[in-house]
Amino acid sequence: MARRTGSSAEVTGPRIRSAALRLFARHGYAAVSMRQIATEVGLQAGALYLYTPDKQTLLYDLLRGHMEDLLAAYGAPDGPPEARLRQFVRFHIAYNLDHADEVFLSYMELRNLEPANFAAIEGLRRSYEDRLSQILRDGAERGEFHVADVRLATMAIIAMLNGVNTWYRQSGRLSREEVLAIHEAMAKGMIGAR
Amino acid sequence: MARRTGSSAEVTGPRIRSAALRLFARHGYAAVSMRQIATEVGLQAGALYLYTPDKQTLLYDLLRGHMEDLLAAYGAPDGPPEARLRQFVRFHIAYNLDHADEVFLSYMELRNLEPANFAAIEGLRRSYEDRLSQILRDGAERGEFHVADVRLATMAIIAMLNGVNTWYRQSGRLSREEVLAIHEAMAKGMIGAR
DNA sequence: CCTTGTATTGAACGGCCGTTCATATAACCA
DNA sequence: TGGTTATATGAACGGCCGTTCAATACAAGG
Repeated sequence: MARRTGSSAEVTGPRIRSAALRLFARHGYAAVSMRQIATEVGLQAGALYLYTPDKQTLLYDLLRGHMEDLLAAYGAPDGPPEARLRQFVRFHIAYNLDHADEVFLSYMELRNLEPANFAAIEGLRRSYEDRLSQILRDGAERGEFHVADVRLATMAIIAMLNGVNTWYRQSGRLSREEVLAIHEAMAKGMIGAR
Repeated sequence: MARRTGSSAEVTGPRIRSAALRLFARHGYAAVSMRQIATEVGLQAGALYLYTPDKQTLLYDLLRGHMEDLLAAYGAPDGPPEARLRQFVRFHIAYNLDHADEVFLSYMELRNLEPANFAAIEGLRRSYEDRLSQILRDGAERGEFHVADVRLATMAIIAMLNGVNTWYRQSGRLSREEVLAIHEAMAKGMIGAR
């Protein structure tokens, strides 16, 4: 029995990626079998190979897609450094909270990529980080920020912002806006911006 | 062939945990087989079960051992909040860099623990985090720190400090002392301590 | 030298793994 | 209506998994 009404490649492909994303994020790439993914979508394992050449590529496509979406979603705002820093902090936290599985997977499963795939994802991530570095550099040049080392401050701010995803819950004590505002202030404090 | 000269339980047990730690940290718990661990130590897989009841307990013992070592290594310094914050920042970064595999594993593989084991490790971690929270609370009460939310600031500082392990290399551009000093300043800036 | 107990082997268990492929069906096109 | 093509099945492949256990080799003690 194949090709039941309502099924088609345009629907099945995204459903497979969506199921793989959720399962990989929840249990880890190595712990999830192709059969589990297929069951989630209502297929036999063999059918997955109509949509991906292998499991490794399925993971890689998820990570690459996430990084490209992230870069596309973050435009290139202009304005004074302080306003751009504010924008970056708010965008980063909000985007991460809205794409928790993708973000989690991108940090956890990098090591499961083949070297070539790893390098490609790292390049995309570096390109995103460089946007923050440029803001810090501009602010430092104007004397508005006090940055001992641009690369280190970039990594420190991003690490702080990423931390939100490990504990924030929508039903929690703090509203999203409170979280955004406090992190904005902490990020400014880190680089001595008043 | 068994019990070759020089082998004994006192040596084999730690060697198994050491190999498991390195392999789990490098490839992930689910991706490492008991046979791989045994090979690393020069044993057959069956012999591992003289030293651990199962693979899950092996992971749990590694994580629990790490958290207990961490709590033991961090004494309970006293003094004014600013000095204790300085101590915490420096201790945390230095300890993490010196125990990179343990720290990495403790963050990555929590989800592979059974609920009861997960809860135990979370409790130990929370107990460590509370030490920083107490410093922030004391500083805020004295009016030396400006902390919008103690729990959030605790998580933010720890997230920032944890970030160091993802990029620091001994042969890198910055010395360990530079990294410590800059993070000390950033942590103070985050909570408005001058 | 012989016994005892510890440390280890090596084979076996049932089960799941990623992937391939011949086959079958449903939707579309002429 | 009939042929073509896209979509999916289900069985099979060799291989590795965590774990158990009877047999065995060795070190130590009497």
